[in-house]
Amino acid sequence: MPVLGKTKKDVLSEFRRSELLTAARAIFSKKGFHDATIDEIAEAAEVAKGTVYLYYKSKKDLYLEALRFGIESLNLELNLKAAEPGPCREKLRILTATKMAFFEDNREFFNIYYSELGKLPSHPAGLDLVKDLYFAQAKIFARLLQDGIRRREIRKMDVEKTAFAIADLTRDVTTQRVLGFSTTSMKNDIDFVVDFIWKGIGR
Amino acid sequence: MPVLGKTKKDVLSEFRRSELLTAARAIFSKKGFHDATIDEIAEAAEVAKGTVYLYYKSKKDLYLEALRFGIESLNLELNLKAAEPGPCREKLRILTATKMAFFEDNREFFNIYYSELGKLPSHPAGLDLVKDLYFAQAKIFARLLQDGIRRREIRKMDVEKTAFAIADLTRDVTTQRVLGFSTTSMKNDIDFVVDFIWKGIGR
Amino acid sequence: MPVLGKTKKDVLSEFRRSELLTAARAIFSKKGFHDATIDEIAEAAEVAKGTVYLYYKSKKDLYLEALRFGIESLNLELNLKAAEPGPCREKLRILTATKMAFFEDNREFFNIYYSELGKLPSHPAGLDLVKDLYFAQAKIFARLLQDGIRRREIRKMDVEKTAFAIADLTRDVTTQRVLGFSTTSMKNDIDFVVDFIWKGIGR
Amino acid sequence: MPVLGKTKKDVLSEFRRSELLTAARAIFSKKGFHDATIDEIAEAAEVAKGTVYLYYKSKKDLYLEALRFGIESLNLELNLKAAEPGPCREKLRILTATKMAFFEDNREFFNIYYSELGKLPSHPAGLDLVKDLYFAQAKIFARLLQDGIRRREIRKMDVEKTAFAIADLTRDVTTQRVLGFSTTSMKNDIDFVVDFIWKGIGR
DNA sequence: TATGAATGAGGTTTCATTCAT
DNA sequence: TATGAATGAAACCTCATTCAT
Repeated sequence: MPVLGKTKKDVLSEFRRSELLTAARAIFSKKGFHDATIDEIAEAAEVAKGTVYLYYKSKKDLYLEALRFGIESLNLELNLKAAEPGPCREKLRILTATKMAFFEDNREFFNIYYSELGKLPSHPAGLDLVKDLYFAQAKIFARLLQDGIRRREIRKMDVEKTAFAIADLTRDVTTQRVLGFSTTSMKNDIDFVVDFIWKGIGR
Repeated sequence: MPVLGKTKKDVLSEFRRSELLTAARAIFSKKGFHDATIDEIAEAAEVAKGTVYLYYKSKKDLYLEALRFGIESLNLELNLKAAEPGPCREKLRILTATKMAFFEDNREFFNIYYSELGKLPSHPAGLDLVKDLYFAQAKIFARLLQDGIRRREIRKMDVEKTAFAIADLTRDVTTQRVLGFSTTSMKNDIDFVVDFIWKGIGR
Repeated sequence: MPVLGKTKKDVLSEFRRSELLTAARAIFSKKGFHDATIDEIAEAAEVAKGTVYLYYKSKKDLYLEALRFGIESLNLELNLKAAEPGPCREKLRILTATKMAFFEDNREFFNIYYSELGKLPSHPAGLDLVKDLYFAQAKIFARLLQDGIRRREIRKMDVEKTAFAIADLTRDVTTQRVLGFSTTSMKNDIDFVVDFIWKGIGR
Repeated sequence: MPVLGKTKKDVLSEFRRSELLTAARAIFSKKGFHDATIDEIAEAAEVAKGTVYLYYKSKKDLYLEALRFGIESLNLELNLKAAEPGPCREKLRILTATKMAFFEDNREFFNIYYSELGKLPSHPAGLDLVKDLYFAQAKIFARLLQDGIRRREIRKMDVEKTAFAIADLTRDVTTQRVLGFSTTSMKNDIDFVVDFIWKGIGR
């Protein structure tokens, strides 16, 4: 009866996990880790409280899973785009656009993501997950820069530091959008960031 | 008895408030809002738990006060430096250096500060405080940019957006320092940021 | 289809019940009633959790059944030995040896058995089962004593009280064995108990 | 203001601990460790739930403390009696009477005490407390026996094993009393036990 | 003003039991 | 009959806040 390696059970299980992840992301993003309750998440996922624990072994586990899922989705998309050929400035623009579009589509996730990054410096061991994925993302930008330098499209610089800076700049613009501060179109915002990164502010 | 507008009582009261704020900042930044306990803070401030409530009406109140106190100190310093004359690039350098030095001296505060900024987009009403102070800081940079453009040291650009971008870039480098990722001197890091802001990455 | 009064179904059913009882005894005696979980027991019996409830209507039911099964086995053995002829002291020795051997072979059961007896005084209604079986065992010893008195091998005494005392003395020695306190052979321990019962401590 | 080394606070604190211990003993003895709830105990002690945790760091802690307190009281009494001079049989009688009277006065404690001893063989590490106090009690009897042997009032025998046996025999009679099985006077029961211990059952 | 004992609401987690397949 | 996913009640413990001293 199992076809294509997936039984009906597998499908249901996957469905539940996905429902839970979605619910968790929504609640966590609205309330933060501590103020979110398992009860709420269960209700949002339309299951009983105990069911949550059939799929995730603790509240923290669920949280980290939601986080990981989001970051990995993002990094995956970025990696795909980064692999395509093209001039450096264009690829930078594409990556930035991808990241911003991702947050536009997953606005709730944006909250969790950057909130967690903000806590990174003070985090107890065990949350290396965030660190790892953050670094993974920086590496994507780092490779782009390396490439650009080799092709002499980009000036020589500290690739690592710059990569982090670029990765983070997305947050600023997105934050402004989320806060309703930036009223222009997204294209405008992207143009601004890429311009800023490329030319700096000097004359 | 009241001399110079300050009675002995006022002095003691101010002393207590300051002790509490210092203790609160230390504990909050080490553990985060939720995992910090009033007990710990009281102990660190060397008063009894009940005393805390004579000066701050709730845990959240104490937290926000500690946050405000820190941001205002920083903004005050930045405003002082920004008021001095000098070429634009030099002033940018000075402001960046000031901010980084401030976080170097108040590393604990760095954690609270950026963690709170990270949560900004999702915050419930009532935390406009953070928003306000964040904007106040951006304004400092914005004025600098405005000035530079008028004096034709800086190219034309969206002043507001750029101000936020610059304000945030400090975080990246500081984060890398705190995470032990950046091993170079602070001067080096400052040079990097200012260079990045000024010249961008293009050739 | 039913042959000899037992259908295939009956056989399977009996087999399941016995498997479950064995598993239950093992788990309950290792962890006690509360810390044992139906999940564990089901796993040990190699059936699914739901199956347990096809044979026993609740955890407590399963527990009591396991207990009853054990005590009845013991009492049955004791009754068999008690029925054989022989001098009183010799029979006392045999019964003691039988009981100790039984616990040596079912060390797990020893834990449940005496733990339950220990709780006897405070037990809520419904656990008369234990009481009944405990009394049944005392009666075996009581008959032995009665007999001994009639045959003038034993002095006159309160038969009932003595029966309980003798029944319980097995626990002491077994406990010492289980705790690794008694290092001598089992024969030695049996000799000790019988001697103690027979002669007392006086000169 | 502190007089005799005890402040008003100390007195209150001691009072609370004692109230809690009494309540705990009552509830634990009625329901056993697992089925007793902190809520009930708090209610019985007429304090709020949280208050319990000001004095005992966990449910288990409270339980063990109640247990320890009881056993130590008993052992203390036994030691006092054991120290007095007198013929061996008489002292044995006194010790037995003391123990039975103690349980008659603290019937609730009897339940906890023997229930815990019953679980001894299977207990996880950490409950050495019970073991230790149990051994301490056996030692009291062991000394008595040793003494009796030296004074030739008692026949030679394995002192250790006998001590445990004697210590446990109290349980049997008390259990019968508690179960309403023994209807005679306590003096009668004591006579029985001492007689049994001294003379055994043989002629 | 200062204290710290007392309070009790609230949340995570476990697990016996049910029930649709 | 057998399964095991789903349920939801129940309990421990924490800790912000209050209040009598």
